[in-house]
Amino acid sequence: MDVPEVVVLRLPLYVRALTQLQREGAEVVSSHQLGGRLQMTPAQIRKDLSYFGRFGKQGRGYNIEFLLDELRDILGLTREWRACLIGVGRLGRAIINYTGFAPEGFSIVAAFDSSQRHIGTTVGDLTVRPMEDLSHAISDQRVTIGIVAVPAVQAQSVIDTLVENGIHGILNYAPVAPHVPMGIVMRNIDPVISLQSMTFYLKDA
Amino acid sequence: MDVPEVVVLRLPLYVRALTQLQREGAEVVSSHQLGGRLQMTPAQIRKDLSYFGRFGKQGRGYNIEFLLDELRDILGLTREWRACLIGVGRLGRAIINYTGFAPEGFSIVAAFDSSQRHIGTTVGDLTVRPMEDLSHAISDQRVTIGIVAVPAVQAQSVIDTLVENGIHGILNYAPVAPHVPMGIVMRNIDPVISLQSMTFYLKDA
DNA sequence: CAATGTGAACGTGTTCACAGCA
DNA sequence: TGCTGTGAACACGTTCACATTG
Repeated sequence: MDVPEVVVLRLPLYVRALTQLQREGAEVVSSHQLGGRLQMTPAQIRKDLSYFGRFGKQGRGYNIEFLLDELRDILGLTREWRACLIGVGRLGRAIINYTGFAPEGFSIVAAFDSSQRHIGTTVGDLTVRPMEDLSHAISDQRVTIGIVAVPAVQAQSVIDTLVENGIHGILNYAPVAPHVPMGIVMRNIDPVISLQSMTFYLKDA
Repeated sequence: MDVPEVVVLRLPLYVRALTQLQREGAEVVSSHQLGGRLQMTPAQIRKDLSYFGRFGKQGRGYNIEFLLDELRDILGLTREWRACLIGVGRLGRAIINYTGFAPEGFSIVAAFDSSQRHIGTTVGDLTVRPMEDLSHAISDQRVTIGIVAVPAVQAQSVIDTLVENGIHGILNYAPVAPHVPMGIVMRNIDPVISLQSMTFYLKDA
């Protein structure tokens, strides 16, 4: 069973929309209604879901609670995910203080920096540790995700270090397109790149 | 001449890689070399560029300075882009203080919030203004991009307001999939969604 | 001779349309 | 009757392969 990557990228959007519908008190939703919310075609939603199973009932639609449970299970969202953060400059501190991760089951359990200026300081409720501690922290605290918030020049070497220490998932905020071995899952958060592709469409409007 | 959107999304990556090559002193690059940097096939790079013109020389490759100028022009990066920010909570303040925008020609020239608690306070070098000022600020300060950093529940209505006031490009940090009319260019920055699609691949590794 | 530019071939993702079921 | 699930048709994006050119 091989699922297209684009489909996986859309599943979290379904989770979010279904969660909202649930909060609004809905119990059942059709692919047409869900498509309306997400500006997608009903066929695409049905096809996406069909890669994983048959979750709906003909004539009725999808039971929201059931579908949510299934999708959370498929995405691996039923467990807690522990991440470490590298780089506690302005950006890194903002990430630690971001309140959006915890409610979704993502927690930052360790923070690292290479600069003596930051090591030993407190950010949020974390004490910043030296890079040398990374290896032990990853195994001791069962960290599985690395969040990279260092300057562009350091990003590749930090990512190499994470990978050497067994990290398979990397959320990269540095403005670079890093090189990683196959099997490592990387997501880039890069507002400048987003803006630079936006201006193409704005430039003569 | 119709350019696929995926191609436009890749152009900023070319700009960034070429800029780095230039800093390293290179003057010419082949599609093969550039592909190595970006983990892309040479054919894709050549095809992408061919949508916009013939920038290379057979047997030599691409002149970096020339190609950079062309790409910057294509993307509309030769001018300054002025943005306004809505929402000066923790996230909004971090965005205003982010130093990555200015060097790329994006400046935040006005900040708004609906809460009396924030209005009149200073963030970076901006004084936070009430939402009522939005309309005038957009025309007076020639703002063309809106950056949304409000809580999820307010995001749709803020975006509606931006669109009503002539904004065509929106960088949305709120964790929602907003509904916008055709012709509005939206980019979502959403680390939670990124993590939630990552865990699919991590969950049994 | 090396590397571009590009139609043609291929593969992947989306949409259609309808059989099947509640 | 209403809506799902899904093969088949289609559209879109990527890769190939080679003619072309400095």
